[in-house]
Amino acid sequence: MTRTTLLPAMQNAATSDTIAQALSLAIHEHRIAPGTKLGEDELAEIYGVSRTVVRASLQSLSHLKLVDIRRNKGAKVASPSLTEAHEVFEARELLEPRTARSAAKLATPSDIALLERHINEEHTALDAADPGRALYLSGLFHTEIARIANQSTIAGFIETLVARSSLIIALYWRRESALCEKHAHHALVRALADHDEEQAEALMRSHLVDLHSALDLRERNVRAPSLKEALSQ
Amino acid sequence: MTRTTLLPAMQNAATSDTIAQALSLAIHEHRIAPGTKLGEDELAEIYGVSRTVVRASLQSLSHLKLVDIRRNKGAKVASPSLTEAHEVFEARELLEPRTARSAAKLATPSDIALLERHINEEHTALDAADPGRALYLSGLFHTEIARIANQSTIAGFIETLVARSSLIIALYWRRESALCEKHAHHALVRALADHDEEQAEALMRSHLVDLHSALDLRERNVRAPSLKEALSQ
DNA sequence: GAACACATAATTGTATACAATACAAGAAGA
DNA sequence: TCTTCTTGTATTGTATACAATTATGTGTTC
Repeated sequence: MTRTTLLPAMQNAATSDTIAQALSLAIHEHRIAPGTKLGEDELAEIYGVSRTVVRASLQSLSHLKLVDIRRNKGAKVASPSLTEAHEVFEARELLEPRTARSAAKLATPSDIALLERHINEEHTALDAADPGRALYLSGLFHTEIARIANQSTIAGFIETLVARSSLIIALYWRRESALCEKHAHHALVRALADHDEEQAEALMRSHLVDLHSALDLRERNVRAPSLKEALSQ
Repeated sequence: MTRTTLLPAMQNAATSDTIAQALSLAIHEHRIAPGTKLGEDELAEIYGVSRTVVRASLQSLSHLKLVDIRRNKGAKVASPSLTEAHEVFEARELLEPRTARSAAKLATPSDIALLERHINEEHTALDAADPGRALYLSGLFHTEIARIANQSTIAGFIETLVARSSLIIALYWRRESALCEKHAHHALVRALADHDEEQAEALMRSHLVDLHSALDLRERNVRAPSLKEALSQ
């Protein structure tokens, strides 16, 4: 149950995939903020590999829209615009309710147990004052449901949407407590366990609408990181 | 209206993006079959660049699931399984009808004109006995509708699904004539022009169901390329 | 002090060299 | 003849070197 404290903590072989995963996790957990520059040399030294490998990782993350690469300018952690933020949540509202319905049809007892374990871990993270990790686990809950639905193509889409949601939350989150999710996730698990497809779909839809409306997506209320950074792009 | 005859026909600078685009087009148009090996040296020579650039292109295409990269084994044009084929069309049936509805709300006269031009080009390609190009244009029709709907996130998903559909069609297509599409696309354009959202959504849905059922997705009816190739993987 | 030009440093883009792995063919043995 | 091992070749994985571009800092001018 121990977890990596700093970015890497790679003990031995760092491949392109493991680096991408480590960075993705760090972004998920808000240990790296949107807009942060990701220099190739810097990362290469951290992970003890050459720029070649780092570049592959960054390109991979840029395809997931977690990282923004611009020619001759390097890579930054993406900072989604208001438009993108709306789009991501609208896409989730289109995909996830239907997926939750399928998951309700297919969920096995062991699936349910896994989901409950996720909720518990999320709880522990919140108690440990680790909101970043809680957020990551909360996202994992959604991707796990997509996996249960046994539609790996759609699950892949949802995975990227959840990842991008993490960036959006970092930029536009309004409410102070993330606890509002707890009940929603619990209720969803119950619906899945009962194979109540209708209920699962409805709960997922309202949960997402709730999340969407918990964002401060009014024009220009974006928290500007710094003047210099705002103008550099 | 001239088009590139062979794979590359790059006149000058070949960047990672242009190579990926050229390969993508070639796959779309069925000039490269699923399962074809894409050697790095080979492509590097064709496009007059180093393997570095080629690798970036291939990785990019592998994220779109057009190319299958396996560690130390290299890249091949993907050949989607039956399961994947079903998933792709199910995802399209989930995403595209709703998107067509949005497009019906937003379509401008110039959008309609563009779509009609696409249909005409598709027609010309069919007359010119170029079914590959017709298929590509047919896909472009769908991605164009997604673009009109002004939801670039979902449009991106649809784009990848359309691309993968091209591979699926190459493997599992049953009907002889692709002409069945002509009427469906025409009717859709009319619905979009009339801003008839209900009709657009319904037409898109039935069009996709039609496409899906036009595939021979019965177990094990896959056309095996060759024994050697079948065993090599 | 502000704006510009230029030189220098830092960073990314691309090519190449070398290492590691997989594939194929042939030799040795039963 | 078949199996298994060995060896050679081809291909991919990674590191490094160099080229191209961007960023930075300094001095100059107004």
